[in-house]
Amino acid sequence: MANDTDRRVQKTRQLLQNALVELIWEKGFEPVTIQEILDRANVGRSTFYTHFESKYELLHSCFEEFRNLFEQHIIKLSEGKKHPQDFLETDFTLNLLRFVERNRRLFKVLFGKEGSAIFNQQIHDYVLAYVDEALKKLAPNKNQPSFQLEILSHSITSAFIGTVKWWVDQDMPCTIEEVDKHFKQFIMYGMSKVFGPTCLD
Amino acid sequence: MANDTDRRVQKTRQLLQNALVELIWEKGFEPVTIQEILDRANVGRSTFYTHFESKYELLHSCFEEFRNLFEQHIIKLSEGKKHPQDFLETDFTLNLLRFVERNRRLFKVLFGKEGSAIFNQQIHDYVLAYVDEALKKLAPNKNQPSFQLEILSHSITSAFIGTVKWWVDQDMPCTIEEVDKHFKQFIMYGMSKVFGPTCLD
DNA sequence: TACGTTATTGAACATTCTGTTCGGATTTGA
DNA sequence: TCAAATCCGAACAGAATGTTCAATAACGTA
Repeated sequence: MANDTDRRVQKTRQLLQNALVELIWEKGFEPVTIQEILDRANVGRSTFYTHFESKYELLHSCFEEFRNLFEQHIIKLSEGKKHPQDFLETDFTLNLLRFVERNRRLFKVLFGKEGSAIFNQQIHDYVLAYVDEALKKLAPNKNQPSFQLEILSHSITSAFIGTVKWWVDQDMPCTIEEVDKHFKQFIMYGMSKVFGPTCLD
Repeated sequence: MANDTDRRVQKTRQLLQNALVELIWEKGFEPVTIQEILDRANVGRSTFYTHFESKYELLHSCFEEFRNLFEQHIIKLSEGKKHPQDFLETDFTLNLLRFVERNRRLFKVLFGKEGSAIFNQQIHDYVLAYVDEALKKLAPNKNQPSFQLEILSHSITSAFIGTVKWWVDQDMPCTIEEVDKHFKQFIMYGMSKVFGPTCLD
């Protein structure tokens, strides 16, 4: 009863998460069976069900873990810059790319065709939230119809994730900086159409 | 033995496909059970397994059906225009949007978070193939690094699908023409960077 | 209409995975 | 060393999968 949650509990959860990640790497998410996770992690059946309701919940807990890692990563990289201002000025894309590069194995699995739709949804929501916020700061004027802005944010988000997927899937055929540069080139015009030419270089 | 495949066979396959689509609509793909499909379609267990190996194969057969429908749709809409020349000149995006509008129910299900990753992959590949071909026609010059072109095609493809997803998910908050117009605006600059300013209006 | 071919049916079965329960073993901190 | 929390794993019921096979139904043809 030392900590909020016992260290033992944390360790067990870790074992299960790691086992799941390994198994997803080997055969994709859906085919993975709870029994396999148990065997791999050396964790008892009933223990699993005290912590998680299903393998889906276990997967979600991995995302949590992952999101925390990413945010720590971001904090570490951008310490000093307290208030990142918009999508283009900050290193959001670069940082995400660096994070993906570090965890390339996992991303390759989760992004791939055997990967889970849940993961894609999570990543999409996460990036979209960021893009949305960045665009809102850039667009105080409300001349455009609201859906124009929505099309823009969804296009940018999807284009970015699509690019990252391609990059991971092709085993990173170019540098992070090149991906970043070409992607930003690509989205510039769309932004200038909405925000005026001031955001073009 | 009248036709290549018996009419009975076709009918049975149809029944199963329709049942699956209904069930996906009601609860998403993964939770659907083969027994449910059987009950819904009034088809015997062994009959199912003579036609399909699993529910995944049945799903794939639906895509086939779907692809054919779409291609007939395209042909019908663009008859007369024999050789569509590039992504912007043809009505590819408009036609796809019209097709999605007609089949909005199904698309909403298959695109959604309960939708199948397989479907997303299929659509992505299909659109990517089109975009790739269109871009190659536009880019006979090889000055750019090849990955620049790849980033462009993947960005355009993902952005388009992302936009369509948003549009379907929001129950089509604007017209097809508006989606088309704003999306094309968005991708213009990226294309001009690669192909020169000639493709800007 | 009757016949032979082909497709479908559904019951029965072995197998696998799921999710729950519970008594006993193990770890932890005090 | 003790008590509380945690974990273990066997045992179980239930559900879904995938196969087999003998009986039935549908179809085209003569």
